[in-house]
Amino acid sequence: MNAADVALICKALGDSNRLQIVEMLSTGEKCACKMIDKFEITQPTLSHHMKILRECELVDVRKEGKWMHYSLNCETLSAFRDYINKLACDESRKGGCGC
Amino acid sequence: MNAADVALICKALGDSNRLQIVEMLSTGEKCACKMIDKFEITQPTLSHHMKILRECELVDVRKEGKWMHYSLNCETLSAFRDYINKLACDESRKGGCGC
DNA sequence: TTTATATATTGACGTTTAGCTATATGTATT
DNA sequence: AATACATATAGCTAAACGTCAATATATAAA
Repeated sequence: MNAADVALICKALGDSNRLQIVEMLSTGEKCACKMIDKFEITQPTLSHHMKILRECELVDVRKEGKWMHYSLNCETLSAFRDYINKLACDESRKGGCGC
Repeated sequence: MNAADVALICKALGDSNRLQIVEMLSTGEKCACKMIDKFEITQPTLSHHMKILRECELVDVRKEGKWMHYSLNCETLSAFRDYINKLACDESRKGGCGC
């Protein structure tokens, strides 16, 4: 996963509603019809958010009759986590004596 | 760290330039005057990006004379990582028999 | 005290975004 | 075939965003 992919995922997670959607999906696959109840947004807006989450491949869809079931894409989530976890933070490298 | 904080950090990392800045800082503290050379943006734009990264507390500043030294905020980065790492992805919970 | 340098702020701009309403599409039921 | 329901798309609007040029602020050097 390269920086552009990561930026895209971050942009997707940068919206509070979408972050909450991802959290909700983190507890397992959900039908759009159930998800809509939890948010104060209209159906088209939810659909729009799901499209963005699918486009960055953070979310998968499974169609069952007229229902859409969304779930987290484990592979993408895992690659994203790896990338974030590699961002090192070395306190000792800060300059200045501080003494 | 709550969802709003995480969304703010993600929004900050959702811009390619800012993500690259964070990557650069991941190798240690940097002076703004050095950072500007690595990007094709003007000085005011860099300053603007740094302000956003500071506002979500992902980045710290240290002033030394007329130079500003930026570094990652270990505490925030760590809390952010924890949050992302808690996002579970359980492939088995997806519905459908698939068999 | 003047000049040079590093950074921040202001104000303007074109673009992107989240949200809505209205409508279209697809699927199941009657 | 007609109806009902779930979801997607289109088109719009207001707000937010990334960028820049111009200018202000702060510090160091001459």
